[in-house]
Amino acid sequence: MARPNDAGMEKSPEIVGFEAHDHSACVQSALRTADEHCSAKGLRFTPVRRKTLEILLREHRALGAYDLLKSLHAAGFGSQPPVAYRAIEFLVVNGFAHKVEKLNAFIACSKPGAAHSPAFMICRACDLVVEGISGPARSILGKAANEVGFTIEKSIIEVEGICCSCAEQASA
Amino acid sequence: MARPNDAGMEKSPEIVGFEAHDHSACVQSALRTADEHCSAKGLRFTPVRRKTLEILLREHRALGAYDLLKSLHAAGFGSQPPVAYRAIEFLVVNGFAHKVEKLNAFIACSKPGAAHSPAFMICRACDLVVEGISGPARSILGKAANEVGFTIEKSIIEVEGICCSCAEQASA
DNA sequence: TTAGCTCATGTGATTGTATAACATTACATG
DNA sequence: CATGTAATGTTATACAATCACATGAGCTAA
Repeated sequence: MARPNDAGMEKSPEIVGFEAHDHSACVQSALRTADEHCSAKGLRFTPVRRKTLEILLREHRALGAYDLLKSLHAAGFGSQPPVAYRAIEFLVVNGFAHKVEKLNAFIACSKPGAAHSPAFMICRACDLVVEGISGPARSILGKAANEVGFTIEKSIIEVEGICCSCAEQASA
Repeated sequence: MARPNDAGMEKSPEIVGFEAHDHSACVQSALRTADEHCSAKGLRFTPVRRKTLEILLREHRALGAYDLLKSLHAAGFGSQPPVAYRAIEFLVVNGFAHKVEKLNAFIACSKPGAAHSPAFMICRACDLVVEGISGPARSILGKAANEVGFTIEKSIIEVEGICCSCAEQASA
């Protein structure tokens, strides 16, 4: 698997979205946001959950549950799958992370707090995943579904292709 | 898992789409269509592949690879995962079946032949999956992707919710 | 016909993903 | 402190997917 960002990097700039960007600060700010959000809603933002979100934010790419588990174990938590899956579930249910179905992997939400259903763009060359908005596409789908009596509760919209950086490299 | 249709049923009507429908005939016709399509394109529609499509058509729901494998083995084919996965790959690549990412499962294409990227509606109550069209939603996504320099090659559009039959039952 | 090629099928083994089931601990409340 | 609930931990297992390699079927060209 391509790994554009290696684990443990804290130096900027890193690749984020499809542009260069300094993000060691935004990891911290996202964690603070989550802290606030949880205490406001009476959710327990426990150490495993916090660490899990921190890993996802730092890596800034889609991570498999077992990658996550390895990092968690290295950080002193349990070593068995449920450790990772439970933390992931908490983050997904509460909107701090999403599952990318195509990759069976998880990624930190880029707009936490705001209730939304995401749309992902997945670059097949560098495996980078960028979260966009699904609103317009979703309303079209909703209309079509309505016509056959189907009520949409959740949408999964993921597109696979090639990002601009990889396209440039290929043509260079 | 809800199993609206049990394996081996040949009597009509069965539940298909979200309406009642007689479909023992349409299994046969779909198989004939596949036969023709394959001989026209020089593809080898071998016994495993044909049986796999037949099972998917008969069941008319999304089947996991191991469910499929079990049926194939019962029908006299091999017992190891690659038996199922290879047949599935043939069907997916050639447009006779699709993968439903949300379910890690496979379903017969309802419009074989026509090149298309599907959109699925998945009922969370009865697990029925219905294939719709993704064209309009896709063009919107394509436009949005273009703006960030992303080129879409494949789209995955799946919505989860509740179908009309299940909604009626719930309110009854 | 046969030698050689390609593709399809078969197998065992392995890796990755996800959940079930159950024991234990931490924590807020009465 | 007792009690109920939520969180964490463990083992075990089910399900999903792929690797590597042997065999066989069918085609093509000498």
